[in-house]
Amino acid sequence: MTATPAPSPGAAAPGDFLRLDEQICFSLNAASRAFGGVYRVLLKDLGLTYPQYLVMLVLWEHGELPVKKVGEHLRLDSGTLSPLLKRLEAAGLVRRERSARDERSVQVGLTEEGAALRERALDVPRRIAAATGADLEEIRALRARLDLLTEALDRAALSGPALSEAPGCT
Amino acid sequence: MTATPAPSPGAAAPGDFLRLDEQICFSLNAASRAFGGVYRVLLKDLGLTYPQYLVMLVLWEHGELPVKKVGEHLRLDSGTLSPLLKRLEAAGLVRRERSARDERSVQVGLTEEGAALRERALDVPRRIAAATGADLEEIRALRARLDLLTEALDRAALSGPALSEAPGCT
DNA sequence: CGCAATTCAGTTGTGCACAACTCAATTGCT
DNA sequence: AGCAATTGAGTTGTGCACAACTGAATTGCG
Repeated sequence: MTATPAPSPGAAAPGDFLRLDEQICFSLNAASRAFGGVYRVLLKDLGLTYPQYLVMLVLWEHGELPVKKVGEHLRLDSGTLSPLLKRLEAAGLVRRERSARDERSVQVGLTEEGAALRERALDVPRRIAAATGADLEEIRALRARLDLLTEALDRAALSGPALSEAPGCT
Repeated sequence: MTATPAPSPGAAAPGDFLRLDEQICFSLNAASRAFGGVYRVLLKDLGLTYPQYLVMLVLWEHGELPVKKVGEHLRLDSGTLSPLLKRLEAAGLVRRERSARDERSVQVGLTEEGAALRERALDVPRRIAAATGADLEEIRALRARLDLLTEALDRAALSGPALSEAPGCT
């Protein structure tokens, strides 16, 4: 008995909790990575990674934006965006320049090439939808649930020093 | 007019597709990262990251396993697991040794300390469930949907050279 | 005005995900 | 037995996520 693999078959309840735990978080993670795989294939032609594609979506929709705003749309901070944007700039898809009005801020905009890339991305969503095998209504419902979940988790993380403390916060 | 931010307000349909695209994949991604944030807080005490926690869950449940099997449970390959397991070994939580039966295979097992850590992880699931603010039934339903989605995406990725080609594959 | 607090982008360091590869052990086929 | 194909773990290189930090610009308050 070097490391007691099965602690005790009688202790069903706590064991079940640790299995149940895999429920959402793991399924979510797996689904997210499965999407990543499909996007990787589809976006290879465009020379984009999935996070880069998200940035391009934001820019196609909103035009020129400060880095801060891009981050708000995507829930990403400058630690992630700065190098990512630098790569997009190196690829010739985006342009970055310090705002004249506020020298702290950097405006991110599309180059001609970046704007043109939109045309080639137009049928990505349809192909993704096809890969999911789900109809639009189901997708909508799932998305609504996930957004609620994210909101709840963010709230818990903020008021959440209590999270790592006593569970008695009714 | 350096890069035409808003292509044309009249072109509603294609624009909507590119926005709709954000639907699941982005929500999924955001939810996954939101979970990550909550887990990060909860697991800090245990000295584990979330992926490390997943590995420990597998080992707590199944005892000693070859690296391959751990990867199958978690959908991770050796490129991810090898360094992760090395860190868990350095932390004194797991043990790795070449199988005598098959010298290619490496058995991963718990140390005393790793097995003992289970006790301290027992209330992580409850705290996570509390942070989601969802009841168990809702969680179950969501998980089922996500697993179906993952399955569909994996299938698409496999038969999916067609994915990046003509959409006429009925 | 003058200075402390805040804001914004960027850097550094750690860890994960994944593709592409190496290398040894094993299996299967003849 | 002999050898090609496969399998399993590991390494390398790229890119993302995030914490912690730096440094410059701006804001706000007395």
